[in-house]
Amino acid sequence: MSKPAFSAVSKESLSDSVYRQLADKILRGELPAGEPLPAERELSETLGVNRGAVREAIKRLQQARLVAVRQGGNSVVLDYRAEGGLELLPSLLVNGQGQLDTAVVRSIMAMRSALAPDIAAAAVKGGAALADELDALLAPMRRDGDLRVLQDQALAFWHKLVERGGNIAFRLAFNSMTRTYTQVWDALRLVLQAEFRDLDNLGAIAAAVRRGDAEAARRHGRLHVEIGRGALEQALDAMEGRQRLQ
Amino acid sequence: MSKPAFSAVSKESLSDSVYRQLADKILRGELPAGEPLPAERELSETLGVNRGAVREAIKRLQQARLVAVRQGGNSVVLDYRAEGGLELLPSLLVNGQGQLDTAVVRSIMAMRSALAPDIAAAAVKGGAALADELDALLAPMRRDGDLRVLQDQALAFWHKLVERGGNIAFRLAFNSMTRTYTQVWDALRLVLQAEFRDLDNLGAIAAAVRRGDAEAARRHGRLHVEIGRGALEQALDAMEGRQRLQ
DNA sequence: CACCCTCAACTGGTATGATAAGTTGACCAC
DNA sequence: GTGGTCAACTTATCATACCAGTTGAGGGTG
Repeated sequence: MSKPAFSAVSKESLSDSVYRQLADKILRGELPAGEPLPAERELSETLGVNRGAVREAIKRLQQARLVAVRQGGNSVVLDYRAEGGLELLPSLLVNGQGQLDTAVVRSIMAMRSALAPDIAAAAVKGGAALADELDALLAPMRRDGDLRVLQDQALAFWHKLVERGGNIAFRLAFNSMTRTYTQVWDALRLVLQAEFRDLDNLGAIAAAVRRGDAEAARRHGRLHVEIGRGALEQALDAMEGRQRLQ
Repeated sequence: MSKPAFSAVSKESLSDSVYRQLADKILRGELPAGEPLPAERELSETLGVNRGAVREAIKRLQQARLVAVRQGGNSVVLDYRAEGGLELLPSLLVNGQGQLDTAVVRSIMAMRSALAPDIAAAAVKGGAALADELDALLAPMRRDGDLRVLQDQALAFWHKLVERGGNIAFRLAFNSMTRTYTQVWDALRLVLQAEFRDLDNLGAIAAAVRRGDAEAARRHGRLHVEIGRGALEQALDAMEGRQRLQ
């Protein structure tokens, strides 16, 4: 997760680029709900791409429920707040200029706090086998104080919990949320460091999993993520305070 | 929601049909992760549609993270459990033959239980204005015992809570989940009737919103949805027990 | 005037066929 | 074995049709 030695070279296709541009305009409010989209032929001309590429992009906008399409009439922009699914979250976190939306950050942390306890509780069905694997993940965290390691292992810890919990809704939501905050993975490292260093609650979760104690797992799960939530809340307050002073 | 007098005639486009077929095969495990997809030209020939329709469908599969595409090589199926977002939930609830997956049902109910209390708690910021609107939604429920009315108004009640809570993550997740269980809206009516008739907790939430009492809202939110969860759990146990006897 | 019909000029939906660009695996030279 | 070559794949993009549904302006009709 942190500091990959190499990363895949990005080769964005034309339709990807068109999709990104249009989705950005919609999510930033530049194209408000109800507004008709330019015609496909017009878009393909102004963007200098083939109509097929535009159509592929619009199909994706349709799937994300950002626009409604019907033959004969222009496609129209929908209200993503009312129609969109959780998969939009990553695109909402950082707006076009790369600034992150603090309201979205708070939202994510609130959702994380709501889900984490139940994710931990659901994982107790994994029993001793899961507990062993969780302890194995904790080992390098105890040995090595490197924040990067702590952060990566903590994510792996929760990933395993949600993977073994057998709750597909939790898992899919976890995927969407993970994709959201890995965008700001580096920035989170320092802000959430108190949580990453909280090995006690993670260890307590592993122990609770081992003895099948769902309530203890839930309790320690809540305690653990609330550490990060509090820290982030403080950081955001400070950030917004500074902005107001400017 | 319930019993619309008329509903829009379905006009599925070719690419929609192709997408649905492929997504179904993947979600049902017929095309396991790692398996290469047939070539676009081959698919377009076997399905009897032009290649553009196939490409639009595959772009959507790519967006849903059901497949990975790269120029020059075949597209390959991904593990949706590890990659997919919450927007897949509706497609997972009912498998190809229209049978519903009880594990998915349980997952959804667990997620609902995890989110509902915090949704109620977040809504208290709406204050008296929101409380008035909530009471207005409860009025027809108290007047009219019709289960259909109760069900629709209860959904509207939660919709308003999540809409006013100002938490975009909650809202998008709520959208995904709503789309999931409106698929079995009629079947849920009887199973969850005890919850729909529980106006006491809904009224208590409205009252808590009015006086800004987040903890009370959270508590009554939890109590309310646990009624439905328990009822559904019983129904599923009975159903699965019957299946085992067959 | 109000109503309704017609129709041209839009819109998206589908089809065909060509070319560019990247991947794969067999083959060969060293 | 290592590395290069190349033919036969694949997806990516393009151009150009034509089909099908929507819309709004115009003109009739009562």
